[in-house]
Amino acid sequence: MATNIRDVAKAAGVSVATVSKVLNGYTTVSQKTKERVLRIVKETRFQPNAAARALVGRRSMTLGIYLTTGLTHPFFASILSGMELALKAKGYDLIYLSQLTFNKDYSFVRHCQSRNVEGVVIFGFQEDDAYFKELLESGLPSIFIDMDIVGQRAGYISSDNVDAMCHSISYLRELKHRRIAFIAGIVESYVGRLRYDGYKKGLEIAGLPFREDYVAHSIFTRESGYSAMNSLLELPPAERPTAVVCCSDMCAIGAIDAIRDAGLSVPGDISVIGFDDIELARNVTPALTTIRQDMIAMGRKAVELLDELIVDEMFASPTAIVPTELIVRDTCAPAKEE
Amino acid sequence: MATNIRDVAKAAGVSVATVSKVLNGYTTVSQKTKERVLRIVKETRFQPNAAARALVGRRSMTLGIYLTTGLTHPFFASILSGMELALKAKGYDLIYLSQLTFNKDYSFVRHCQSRNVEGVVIFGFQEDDAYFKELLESGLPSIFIDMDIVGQRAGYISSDNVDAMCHSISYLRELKHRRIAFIAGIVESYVGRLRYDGYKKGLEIAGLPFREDYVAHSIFTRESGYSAMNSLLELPPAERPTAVVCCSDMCAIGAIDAIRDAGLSVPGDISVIGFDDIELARNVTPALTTIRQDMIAMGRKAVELLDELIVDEMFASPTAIVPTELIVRDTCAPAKEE
DNA sequence: TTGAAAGCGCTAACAG
DNA sequence: CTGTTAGCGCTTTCAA
Repeated sequence: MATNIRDVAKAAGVSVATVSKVLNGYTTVSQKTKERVLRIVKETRFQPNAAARALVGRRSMTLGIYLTTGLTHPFFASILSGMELALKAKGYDLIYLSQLTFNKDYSFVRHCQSRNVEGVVIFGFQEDDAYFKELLESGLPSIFIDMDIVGQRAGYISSDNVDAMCHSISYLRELKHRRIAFIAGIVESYVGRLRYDGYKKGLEIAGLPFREDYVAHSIFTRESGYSAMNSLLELPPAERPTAVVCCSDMCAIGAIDAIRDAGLSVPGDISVIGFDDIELARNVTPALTTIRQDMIAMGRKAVELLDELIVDEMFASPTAIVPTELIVRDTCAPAKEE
Repeated sequence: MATNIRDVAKAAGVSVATVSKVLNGYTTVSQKTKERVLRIVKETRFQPNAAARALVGRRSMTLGIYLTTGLTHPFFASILSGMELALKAKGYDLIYLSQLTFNKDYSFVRHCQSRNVEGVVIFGFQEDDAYFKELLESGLPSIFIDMDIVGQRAGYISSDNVDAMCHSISYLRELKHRRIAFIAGIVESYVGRLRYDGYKKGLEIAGLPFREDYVAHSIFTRESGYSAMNSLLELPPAERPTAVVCCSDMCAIGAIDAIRDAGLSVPGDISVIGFDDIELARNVTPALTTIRQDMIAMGRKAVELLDELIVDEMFASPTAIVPTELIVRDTCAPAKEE
């Protein structure tokens, strides 16, 4: 491997400028020299030094990913898989911006500037507004996933949460359910709010009345789903919901625990629908009917939008809404006759 | 934010060399100038350009992670969490080396050279020897996780697989089990082989005979665990194992499916122990008794060893074996009287 | 169509 | 103890 562009130039009998031009696709090089240079490059397996390229002021071809949720979020791997595809297509490298590294004095925004990171994708709950304010003001191109933050150089991507909820409810409606409850997530969060909105809209479309006492609150977790379901089960039997849609799979699994502990069965007595389609959903018994979010598409799209933002100064505030899919498994059954 | 070291030098009324010395902790700077420079650095929130630093030939402070397993491996997040800790402590950044990006003509080794990556951690099954050969020859410091590859500038980390198996068996022995079967993983793989060895050693320590017909083979997956267990269940009832240790949690879950489908119960009729302690293990019913691998420790240790390898030219072929822990949940019960 | 040379921001000799 | 200066490897005017 040639150590640098000078070695290649020497071997090809041209100047470094010419080699550089060939490498960067300039058309002001004769076909003959171009071929000669390319041959040497191939032979010597020369690869330009990325630091030098970045230094000289052009592209660093580096994107960052920053998680506010911690690494254990079940979607991290899928998002990354999706990003991988677009990263490869566009020729970017990905640097992991660890939450641990940053604080008030040294934000990830500054780190990105120092490392010449060209753009970042942010995923998670909105937890530290100070960072985001700085980020938006910095002009560093950024794409948020599941947070509706926009700015001159920032946009976001999210699943179609409202449509997904409508879909769940219309499916239950087809199964003749009329008493459909909802276990909401943190309503202050972006997805929590949208899923709640979607529940109401879904009921409306299905021609079902909205009942305050059919909404229980959770924080997306299994335990909170369990308690939420228990509060729903306190309704008089005749009023009891025959189906429950949940803000998350973990929450749905907790709800199923509660239903069972109350001596009822899923889906015999109560049908349950989750949200997310995490790995656990297809591995529990009965396998969970749920909404699948296309995190691969979201990751890919995030990088694509980021690239546009970076390449095109005029491209502002992009957003994308990714469709979801209802995955029918074993936790829903037709409602018993009323 | 000062754009470069010259601005800082100007503001502090010193030369760029002095600023550089302060920034790099040289002691040949008077206390007074040092303080002045530091004050300006703080005020202007100056951060040295990483590309320039890398270019000038010293450290790039970048490590890479390369997975041969794909992103969906359940340990990826934990390994990364562990790495995060050490990354922060040592001041490295992490770049994700996507399998997709590389091929015969352009290996991740070359990419690392071009990006000035100082070292890599490799995780997964040994699948592409060509890469590893090139890697070893390149002299790029590398640490493998769960693959016993060593070289002048390469070492590895793994759980204490043998000890873990001994632990499982001794636990079952305490529960009075004498007919303990094993569902092996891919025996050609590093962990597959070691766990098999551990099973034999565990039996020996427990004073139990090794029986060929108590070993079934799988490929670590749920489906293969299911078939493996079925073959074990074909033994005549009096000979049937009362306990099964498995090469992985997924495999154990498959085995439990098979036991149930045969009309038997876990742990009533047959006790089951997994390996890994993936998230699913505590979420299935009954919750799985299993061996927990400390992937956080492995990730952290990987970066620490890598750092030593990078910093100390003489530090060769490091290895580390990380202890495991038996997590007792609900899939083991005392053996029925014989 | 090609090459010489300046310079990106930094570090490390070396001189003072 | 401090400053001058020569590069690191590359891209990009600009001149030939």
